[in-house]
Amino acid sequence: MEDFVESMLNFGGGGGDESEDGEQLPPAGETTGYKSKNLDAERRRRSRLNSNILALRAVVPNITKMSKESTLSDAIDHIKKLQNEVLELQTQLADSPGEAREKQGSASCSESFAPTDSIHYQGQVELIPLGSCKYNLKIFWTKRAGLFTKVLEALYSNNVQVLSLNTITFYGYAESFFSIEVKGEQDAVMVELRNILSSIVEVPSN
Amino acid sequence: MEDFVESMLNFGGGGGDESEDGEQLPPAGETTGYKSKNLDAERRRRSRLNSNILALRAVVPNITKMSKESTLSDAIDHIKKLQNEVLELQTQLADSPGEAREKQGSASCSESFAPTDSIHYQGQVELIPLGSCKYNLKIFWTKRAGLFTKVLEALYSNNVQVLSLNTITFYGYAESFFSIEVKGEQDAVMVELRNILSSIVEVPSN
DNA sequence: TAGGACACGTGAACC
DNA sequence: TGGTTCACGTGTCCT
Repeated sequence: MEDFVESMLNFGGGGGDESEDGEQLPPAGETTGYKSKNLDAERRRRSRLNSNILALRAVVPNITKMSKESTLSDAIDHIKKLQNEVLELQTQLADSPGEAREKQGSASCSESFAPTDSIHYQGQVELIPLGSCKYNLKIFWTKRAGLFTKVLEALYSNNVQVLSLNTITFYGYAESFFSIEVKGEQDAVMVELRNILSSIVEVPSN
Repeated sequence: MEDFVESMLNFGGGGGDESEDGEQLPPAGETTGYKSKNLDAERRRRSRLNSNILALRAVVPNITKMSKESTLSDAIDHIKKLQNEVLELQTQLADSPGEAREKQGSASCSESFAPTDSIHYQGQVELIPLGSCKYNLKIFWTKRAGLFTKVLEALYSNNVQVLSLNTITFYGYAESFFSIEVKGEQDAVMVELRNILSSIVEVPSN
């Protein structure tokens, strides 16, 4: 839209750009000051930098605003999203219950501190951190009326977003695989959540 | 090495910064030129932009040079690499129909909508009364973030008990089979519920 | 009228 | 010694 101006940065002369518009600098006076050492170099630098921002804007799918700042922000978000996606796909691809932790392709876990907790496995509830705010939650239970509702209510009351859910039921048993996302701080919440889910799912006192 | 300067981005004086040096602008002359309308705004803009570049540099793993231009270039390359990687992993995950599908059982699908804008199926809702207070509810949708949560919230707000639930997800689609139970009068509630679910599940405007 | 976004030219610092 | 990168203040265009 507006960047038609940017392409006109060699204003005035056609191809040969500068160096013809009176290069003689007045030595003594400072009134008509034509001075610069690196004027043209700086122009080219700016041009290159803008080209890069333009290219960055081209490679990021969802651009919110046509401004440099938001372009950079969107690019950052997009990179984070892609990194998480790669991580998720990798764990998904190599998810044999024996060993799945040592997979490390190329995505650097730049700032995903802490998610390398441990695999919590306590009976029927398994909670596997995937990095960022995502977890895989696996629950095995014996089917009882209203139990699934309780599980979901526990998730909601802890601000858990259910991204996807697969459940298989057979006879009186059910196993559910949640892919969940938790906003906000997670460490304490997830431990609490795991305990709640365990207490719900465990066979009561009958 | 050189970025010691960049850490000084809290510009100027301590809290109150400038604005005390004669704000009145000389209308005609230009001799004693301390003038600027948006000096501070421009400072903040530059600061924000630099912060974004810094953040971008933090999120990209392999930085070749500590310069704005190369930071942007590296970010672009990294995004392209990540996108290819995601694409490769996705096809890799989908291309193994014999092996990885079977042993996996039911791992969740990453809800990465958008990478391959395929045909969007219209979501559909099917509600089959089973007698007494029980129904079979079948929902087919194209996966979107937070959508499953909305479906469940709609069920709860209508006093629907979820007896069992089976879901299969494939690529960007999901189909869920609910076995539900509704206390109280059902005629009006179920029609209403079906409409709500349809509006949730249907592909929005685009 | 105020305000945001941008390109510009320039001095300075670093190889 | 140029070459290169950067921050700065300003004028201008566009809301």
